[in-house]
Amino acid sequence: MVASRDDVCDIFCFNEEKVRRLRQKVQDVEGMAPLFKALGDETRLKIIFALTLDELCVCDVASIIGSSVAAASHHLRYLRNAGLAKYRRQGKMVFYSLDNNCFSSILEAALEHRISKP
Amino acid sequence: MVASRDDVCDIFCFNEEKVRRLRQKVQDVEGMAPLFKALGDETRLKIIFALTLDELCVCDVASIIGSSVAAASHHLRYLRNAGLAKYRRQGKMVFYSLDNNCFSSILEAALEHRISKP
DNA sequence: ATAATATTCAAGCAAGTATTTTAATGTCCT
DNA sequence: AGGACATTAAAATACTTGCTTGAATATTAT
Repeated sequence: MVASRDDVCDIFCFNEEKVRRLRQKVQDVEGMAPLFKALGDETRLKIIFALTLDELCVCDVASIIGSSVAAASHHLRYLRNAGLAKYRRQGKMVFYSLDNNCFSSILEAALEHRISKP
Repeated sequence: MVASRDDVCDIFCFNEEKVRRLRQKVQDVEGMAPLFKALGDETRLKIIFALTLDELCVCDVASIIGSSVAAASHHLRYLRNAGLAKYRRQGKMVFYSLDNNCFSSILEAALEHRISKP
């Protein structure tokens, strides 16, 4: 069971006004975690980044990230199930593309703040 | 062992030019996954979002996300170790704030594309 | 000192996840 | 039809992670 706000730090530990306001505000990001979780794996991050630039078949993806085809397929299905990617069949091959245009701007924002890293 | 590009799809499966170009380009996002992984958990996402708005003590955070204090501390240490948050001690309390200004713009970008969700 | 409070640490559990291997689809070509 | 090829599915393994519990640390007040 989770310790509730009434059991711990009863009196003056937290700033009541601040907490009340933020507890409300924080709901704005509810349900957004899966999107970031998709980006939170190095392999998948690369796949997504590549897909923001071009439509790709499974084999392309495997080749780009240097993984097995099965692993690439696995990740692509993950993205598909999460509603983040869509696919289109053309003959033997299946082409994937992103189903959510937010990735471009998110990655752009992240890349801009990257200057100070190394 | 990973199937290399020479073992699978030897000939015409993938688009060689495309793959070569993207394999290069994809390195731009190398090392960025931990940042998104931090955002990839609902609880931590809320904590980070709250911290973009205000400096908070551990107890505040626990109260905002409705978790135990230990869990909040756990997540805050995680962020600290990842170089994403910093802290300052004031008496008995420890105040956390973000050490990386990219979160505001990333979350802003994500929130903008949120209209089409439900 | 001692007590009280805020935070942290360490061990451990339960659930989730990335990857490999092997087998199964589905599609094109002859 | 049958073979070749691109992709997917399923099972197995190894690893990661979020959280809880209970003890430990650090600071303040008495």
